[in-house]
Amino acid sequence: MRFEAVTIKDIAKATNLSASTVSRALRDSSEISEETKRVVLEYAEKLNYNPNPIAQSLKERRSRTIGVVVCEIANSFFSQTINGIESIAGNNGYNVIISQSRESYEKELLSLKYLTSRSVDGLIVTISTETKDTSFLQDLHRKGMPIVFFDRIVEEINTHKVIVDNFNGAYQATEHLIKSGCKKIALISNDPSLSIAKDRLAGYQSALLDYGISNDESMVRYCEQGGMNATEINTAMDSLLSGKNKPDGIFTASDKITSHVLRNLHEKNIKIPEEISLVGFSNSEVTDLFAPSLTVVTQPAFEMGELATKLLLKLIESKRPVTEFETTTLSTILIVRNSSNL
Amino acid sequence: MRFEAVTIKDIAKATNLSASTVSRALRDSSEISEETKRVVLEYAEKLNYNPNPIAQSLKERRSRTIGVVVCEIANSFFSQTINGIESIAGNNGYNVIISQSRESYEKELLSLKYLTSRSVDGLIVTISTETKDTSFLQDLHRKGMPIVFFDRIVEEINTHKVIVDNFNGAYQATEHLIKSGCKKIALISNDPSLSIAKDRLAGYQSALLDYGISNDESMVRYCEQGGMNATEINTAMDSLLSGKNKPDGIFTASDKITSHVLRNLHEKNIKIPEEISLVGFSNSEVTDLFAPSLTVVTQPAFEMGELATKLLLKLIESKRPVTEFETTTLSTILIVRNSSNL
DNA sequence: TTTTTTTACGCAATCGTTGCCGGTAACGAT
DNA sequence: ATCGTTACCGGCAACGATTGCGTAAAAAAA
Repeated sequence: MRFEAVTIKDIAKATNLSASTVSRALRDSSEISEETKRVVLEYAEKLNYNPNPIAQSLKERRSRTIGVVVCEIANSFFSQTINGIESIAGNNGYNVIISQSRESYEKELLSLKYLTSRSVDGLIVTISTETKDTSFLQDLHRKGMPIVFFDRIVEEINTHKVIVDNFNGAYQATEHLIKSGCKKIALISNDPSLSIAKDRLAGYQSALLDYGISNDESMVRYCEQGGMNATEINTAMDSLLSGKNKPDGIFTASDKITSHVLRNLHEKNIKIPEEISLVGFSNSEVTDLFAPSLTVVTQPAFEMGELATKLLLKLIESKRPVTEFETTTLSTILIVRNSSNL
Repeated sequence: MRFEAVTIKDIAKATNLSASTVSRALRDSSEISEETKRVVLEYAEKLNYNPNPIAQSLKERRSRTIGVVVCEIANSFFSQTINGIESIAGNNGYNVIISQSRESYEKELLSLKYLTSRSVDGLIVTISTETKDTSFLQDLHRKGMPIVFFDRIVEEINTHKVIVDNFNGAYQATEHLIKSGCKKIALISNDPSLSIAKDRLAGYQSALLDYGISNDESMVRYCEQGGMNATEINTAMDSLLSGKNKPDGIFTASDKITSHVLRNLHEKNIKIPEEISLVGFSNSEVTDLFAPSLTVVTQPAFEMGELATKLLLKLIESKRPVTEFETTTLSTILIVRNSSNL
């Protein structure tokens, strides 16, 4: 079954005009008499005419569509970002196609190929945990595809980027744990190849240093799959808690990791924050309901989406190739609750 | 800046063949010699040729794109459904465009107009709380647009539908509250015009009836905005708890409502389940971490998305107009945790 | 050798829209 | 009467891919 739409030719036939005249009348060209415009618009209204965007895209060589590649829609941080992206895109007559990598390099590559073959005008991307090879993105960028990165950026590609101050976010979280009395603070993070993981590690280490706590490598765990499966995190937790240097505070560097760690602590019947304090990055809207309510580092996800889209549209609509790029850094917010407050 | 892609003409020029021959060679037509095919494919590979889907869409009068309208991506139930939709669509070479109504009729209408003007081949829709007038959808359906509804269906439109057994889900939840010892069970639900709200109300009432508990209208509250703002729910809770007939159990009929109600109970320092038991519909993946861990009614969201998409593709790819439609009903799952287990 | 068939390709039209060029009628200016 | 201007509109081509039809050359059949 097919859905047949009204075309410009239908109006042309109905009004005894040529297609070009109808087209111009609809676009309110000055070359068309008011009377003709009136007639055309009347018919267009009556037949419920809508210009075929596919034909327009072909003609104008642009699709008014932007592609978004995130790791997982079901993650609050990303869904909030997408809300921001859609709001700006929608206001500017742009369409959004969302794609998820589910933290797989292969799926990410497929998504990117799909989106570019669908003739998107530009891309907003955050890379997967698995992604080590960014040559495909580099190729796209070199060929002139407008790209804006957010969250997990690709350092070697010079384009607009939107991130939060991950260093400071991690610093504040760690500092808060220290000030709450923790002496042995563990970090559970994403794969260290990710930009955000590096920055958060650095912030964590810097806070320890500033407060005279020795930087013990054995207190750090990396989750290569970004916490997509619980096993990985449970293994990390087991090894962390079985050592002689059992932590009294844990800083988790992502949404998924945070909730898995909390679950693991529950299973082990470890009291929070009495035995172990917990602070984590999370944009979930229900962390205040957790047992105990979670101290979190939150990112302004919606704003990040808005900003990334504005930057992308600037790239897309620029007449000449852009060579000056900016990296915008927003602030994280530390919300102190009961998982850390002794 | 524009991203220039390789076209069939580029290959034609490079190989000294005509565009038609190249096209046929790429589609492995029997009218083309093996030798020519080899040469063409070689060039296509070398130039990294990808057919322009926009041109194909124009020619074939189909976009291989399906439109999805949900209330809110950030809602776990919907994001899980979308995952199901994308998985089936992707496997069949279809693209997915996601749109959110944010529970607003106006935004829903805009989304629908946008999607149809973007020439989607079909729609997967769950309507907003606000939607009373479905004439636009009815028009689309009458004109031959393939539509599949899920979750919040439109009864008066005869097409494929995918839902859960909301009656039974609500019945089981209410029954569970009764068996946990609750005598005065309140229901906080969405706008009663929604199909799901009606069914859940009926299930709730039926359970009360079966267990000889009187059906007190004053124990039911409807949230017209679907819990998009907390105020609405807090008002409902205030009025519910200030009455002389204070409930000892609450059944909440949606994700958003469930978490808002829990938050409200916390604010009021009401002990759960000692003072009030709580059971709610929710597909959040972290309700086990809540304080207390939540007893929930969960929907097989991913499967619903898969199923809806399969049905939609059947509609789209059917040669003749389809007149026989099915409504598939999946089962909900009751997960008993500490918010109800005395 | 002549006729027929087959092979392998090109031409042109098409999808819906729009930019460009060109044409015609009306009207005033010369 | 002739020319130039203006207002208004139509025809053609093009965006990229696909396809029916036509046809030259090669192969097969006569």
